[in-house]
Amino acid sequence: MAQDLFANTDLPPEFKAIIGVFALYNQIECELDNVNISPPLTKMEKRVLVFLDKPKRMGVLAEDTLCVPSAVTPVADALEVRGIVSRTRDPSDRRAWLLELTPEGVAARNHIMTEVVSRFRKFSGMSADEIPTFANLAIKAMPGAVEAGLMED
Amino acid sequence: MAQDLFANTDLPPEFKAIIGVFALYNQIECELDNVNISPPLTKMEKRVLVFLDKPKRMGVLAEDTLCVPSAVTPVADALEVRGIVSRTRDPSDRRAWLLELTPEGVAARNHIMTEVVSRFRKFSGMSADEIPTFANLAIKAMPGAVEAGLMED
DNA sequence: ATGGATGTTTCACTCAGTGAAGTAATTGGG
DNA sequence: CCCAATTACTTCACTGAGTGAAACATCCAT
Repeated sequence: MAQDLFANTDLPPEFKAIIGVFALYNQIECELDNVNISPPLTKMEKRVLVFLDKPKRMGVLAEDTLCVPSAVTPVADALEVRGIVSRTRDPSDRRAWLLELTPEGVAARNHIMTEVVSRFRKFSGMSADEIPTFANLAIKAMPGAVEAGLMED
Repeated sequence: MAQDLFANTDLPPEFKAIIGVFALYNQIECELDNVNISPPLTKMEKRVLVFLDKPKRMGVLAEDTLCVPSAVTPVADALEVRGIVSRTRDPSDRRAWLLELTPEGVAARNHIMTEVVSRFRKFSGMSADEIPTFANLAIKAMPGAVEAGLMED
């Protein structure tokens, strides 16, 4: 398949890149599926956890995770009930909610991140030198809509 | 956001890579959303088209597109009704179906591929030199489950 | 010949995600 | 100061993408 596809030297590198991204994305998703805490978190919950490296508004998490705000609401609800996040009004704007990890949340996030990061090293097939190269190229593509999250400060 | 995240020098490059893949994947999906023929194809239909560079079994397309075989059946049905693919029994195994592009399908695929490939050059932020580098690193991660598709011959 | 495996199909189901409408709070211009 | 427009989130109905289980037809090795 893949290498069958890639044996065709007419294929543009862009196509190879696209297929590679598809495959990598799927692998990351699979690994995230395999890493969990008990009771299990949904895909969405884990994804929000990954991006919650510091207290953030729900709207920002929606941008980070590339979905609409209404998708974050039930995730925040669930994580709050689970005691993984605390949810407080943003003092600088009372329309907005800040989500922040509880100590339990910190532990959960650490577990997930540690696992996924170490598994990335394994499944990516990249050497220790190649990963930063790849990473730097990948984030060049960060779309403006996500970078707009920078405007929150 | 992203750069806010990445300003944290403690973050492993693997994390940057993962976030980059998420963002790239989302961009590719958005671009695929924006590229279509009339009447529009679904995401699944377009994805199958992308991988249908030559006649293939439906099971192989399921592997290529990283989903289960039952997901390919309605896609094949729709594409066949649309006259985009022809569906014939694989002569070497009468359990299996081969999907092959019709002339109309070839045109549709060319349109989509040309558009997405050229858009990749724009949204990726990578130079012409960087794309092959990135591509070669990305496909290093091709998981064994997909490579197993090589066994079809 | 036969049991186990394979390729696809059907169908019921789940979940991730959207869009539209609503409420509350904020902002900026007159 | 006032108010219209905007923003942040919530609710809820809905859809599409995807799964798993069971079934059927075909293949393959013993």
